[in-house]
Amino acid sequence: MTESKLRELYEQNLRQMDNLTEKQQNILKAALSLFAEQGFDATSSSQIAKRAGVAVGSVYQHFHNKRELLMAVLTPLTKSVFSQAADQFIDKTLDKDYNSLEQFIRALVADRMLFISNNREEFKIMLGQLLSDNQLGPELNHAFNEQPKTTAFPIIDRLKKKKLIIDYPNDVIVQFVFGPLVTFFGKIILAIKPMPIDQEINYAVGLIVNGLTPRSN
Amino acid sequence: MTESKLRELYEQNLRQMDNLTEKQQNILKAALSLFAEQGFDATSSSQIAKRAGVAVGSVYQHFHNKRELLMAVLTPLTKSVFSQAADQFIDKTLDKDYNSLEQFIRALVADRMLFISNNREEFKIMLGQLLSDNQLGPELNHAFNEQPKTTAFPIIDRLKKKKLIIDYPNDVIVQFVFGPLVTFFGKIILAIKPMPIDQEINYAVGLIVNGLTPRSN
Amino acid sequence: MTESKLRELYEQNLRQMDNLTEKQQNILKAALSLFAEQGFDATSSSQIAKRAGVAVGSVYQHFHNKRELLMAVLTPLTKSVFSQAADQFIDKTLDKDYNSLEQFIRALVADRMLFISNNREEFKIMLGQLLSDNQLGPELNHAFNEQPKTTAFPIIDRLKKKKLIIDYPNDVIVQFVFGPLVTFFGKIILAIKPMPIDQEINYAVGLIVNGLTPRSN
Amino acid sequence: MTESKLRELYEQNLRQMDNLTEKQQNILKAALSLFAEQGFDATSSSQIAKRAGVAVGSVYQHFHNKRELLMAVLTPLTKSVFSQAADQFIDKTLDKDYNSLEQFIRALVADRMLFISNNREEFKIMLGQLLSDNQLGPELNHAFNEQPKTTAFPIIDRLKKKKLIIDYPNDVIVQFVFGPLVTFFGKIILAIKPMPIDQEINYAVGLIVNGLTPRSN
DNA sequence: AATGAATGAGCGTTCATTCAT
DNA sequence: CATGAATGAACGCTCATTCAT
Repeated sequence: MTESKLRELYEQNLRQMDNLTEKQQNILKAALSLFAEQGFDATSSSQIAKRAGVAVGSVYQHFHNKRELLMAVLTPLTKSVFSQAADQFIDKTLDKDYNSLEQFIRALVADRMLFISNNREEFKIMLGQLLSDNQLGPELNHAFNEQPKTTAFPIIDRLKKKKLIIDYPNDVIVQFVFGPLVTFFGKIILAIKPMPIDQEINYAVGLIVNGLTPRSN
Repeated sequence: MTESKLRELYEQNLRQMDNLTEKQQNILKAALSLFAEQGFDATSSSQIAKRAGVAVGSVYQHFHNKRELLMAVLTPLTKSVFSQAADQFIDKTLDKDYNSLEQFIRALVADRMLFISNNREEFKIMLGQLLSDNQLGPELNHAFNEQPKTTAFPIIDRLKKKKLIIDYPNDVIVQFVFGPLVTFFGKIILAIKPMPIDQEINYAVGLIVNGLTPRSN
Repeated sequence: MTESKLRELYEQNLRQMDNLTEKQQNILKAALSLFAEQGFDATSSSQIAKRAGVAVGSVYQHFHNKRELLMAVLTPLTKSVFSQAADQFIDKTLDKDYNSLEQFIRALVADRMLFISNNREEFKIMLGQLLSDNQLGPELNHAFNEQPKTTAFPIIDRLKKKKLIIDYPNDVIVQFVFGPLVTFFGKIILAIKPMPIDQEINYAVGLIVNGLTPRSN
Repeated sequence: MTESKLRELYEQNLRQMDNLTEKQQNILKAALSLFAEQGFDATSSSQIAKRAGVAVGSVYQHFHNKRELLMAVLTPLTKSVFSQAADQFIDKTLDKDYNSLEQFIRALVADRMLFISNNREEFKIMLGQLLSDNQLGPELNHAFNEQPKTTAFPIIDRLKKKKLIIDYPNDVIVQFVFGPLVTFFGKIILAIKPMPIDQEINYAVGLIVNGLTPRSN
């Protein structure tokens, strides 16, 4: 699946979203929960139909095959990760003139950790696809590479000028900040009961900030 | 699948390993690569047979069903993760009387990052199963919880006594150290070209150590 | 398979019978003839599909596995043998006040011999299953033991009181009457051309009646 | 399979029987019991090998395929039924100058009922084959038709001359005598516990004799 | 003679997808 | 639009049979 295809799909899906009948919405919900519970491959069309309370044929009325249904399920997520979220984030953080590293990290970590927590099912599905779909990886790769350049990098650069952040390459810093987030998600996958999310955030922020703060000597 | 079952499987597989004919070895290799490329469910028996250069029936001669084959593929990994690795690690680190935090972190990060790098295919497969097999999670969970208590926790405690490490809960510290390792694995999954592994290690160690080192004031 | 399961199956099949599409009816017919010709195990799903003129998948649309199809095929028989037949028989014979042994035997033999003749294919299938399915035997055993007690035994008792029948145990008498019926079925299995059925009945009735009639001295 | 083929097989098997190693004998025994328990189709070569305590390949050393093994198992039976038994019977009964019907019937029924009881496993297997193998029926049919003509018919004719037996066609009489025998075998198949064999014989003989004895008036 | 790994056709069954109603 | 019976390719797996050792 090329990027253009994804965008096409996304946009056609977006258009559909508005027209979606109640039955279609139910199909989407049923698919989401089943894909998350059992994986995409292990979920059959008839299972989706049953949980949605419709006939099998109805599943194929709007979503012309199972893969298209998967994309429709994933679309709001990719949208959130790569555009909406970014935009929101720029509004929230770039506009404010962050003077302290902690303010910046806390805002970012809190935002993303809640995002992960709220969209855990979609993330699980997406990760599952990532592992088996060899074309999905490079595409997200691109997004992961490009997005921070326009959002996080400028902030980091400003913090660097003020000597408020350690002088490591920007991508290394971003990657480091992502560590606790990814670990948090890992706990969800492993069904490890996380601490209350506030605590998770506090500990993560404390350690990241300490890690990124330059030593005086 | 209970833990005892897993151990049974592992031991019977180990016994088989020795008796394995060349064709059976090929089947194991073929299964490993195909599971990693496409996922377990998406890989058919006939595909495995074809890549191994054998007949379908031969796949089932020693591995009585596909799941047993999966276990045979994953066995060396689980072994390494949960026993061998732990044992080695205790030898390597506990015996030496680590005086500096960096020595400890570097030893651990280098060891585990190489381990991840060397077993990336098996890890991808295991993660894939984790997402769809609801019984695998809790089992590994247990291992993840218990193992550090006997290996890493004593070292952390000693470092705490010497004020060489920040006074956070032990499990939070362990989780934080795992962050860059998990992120590193994430890059592999996303097919993001990592830096040379030495650099990955150096940056990770630098940031983790800085994050865990107490501030004087 | 417990009796309740059989009854469940029977009732759910009965419900299906009405809903059965023409293709499904063809599947039932094809299965019946193939099971009778070749036995249950030796008949493949694809063979059934081919003879029914449908796709393999259609065989499994209503009958969820081959065994359920077998039961659907046998159901009309078990129904007739163990309920309908019994009921009819009670109506036909118990109500009439049989005064002569011959009347009773002739009614019974004629009825059952026609029944065997009309359902020879189903009987062959059932016998085949009886030989390989160790759970079917005891179940029918029960039915064979219980049914006569409520239908034939009272009549025999009355005939005994009137000294119209030999004073042997009731079950021995029933078993003796069944002899020619079973032999008749044996001829069908061996593809031995039977005589015209009227003759078969006349001879059997003559010999059975003579066998059961008490000698004066 | 033509009759000549059966005879060929039988004779070649007979020759083999003498050369049979202990392992081969075990294979024969294992096959017999398994075929009787589960049916021919449901019994796999490896199952036979396991029960016989040999390797799969050994099963095919003497018996070149499963069907040949079946024949080897069935041969002693067909032999007994159609030649040995007949010969023995002629010796036992024809030579004696039966004056009473009961003597004749008792000898015959006792002999055959014990024969059935002793060879119940082989009979079950043979019946199973009879139901699925459309070529076996006519062959046995022939044997069933021809054998009595040379053994039982002359005796019956002599009894008729002495007015000791009812004047029904010979084949009807034979068929009637077989009734209780077949019913007895039916009980074995249905796993219905029979009475002590002496009782079974006594009741059967009593009823058959009564059935075949002419009434004075 | 005995072994058991290897073979591949064939089995029962599933399921994404289509289409007449 | 919705339905669900029909389709047939594909799957996991079995097993009679072969053959190198």
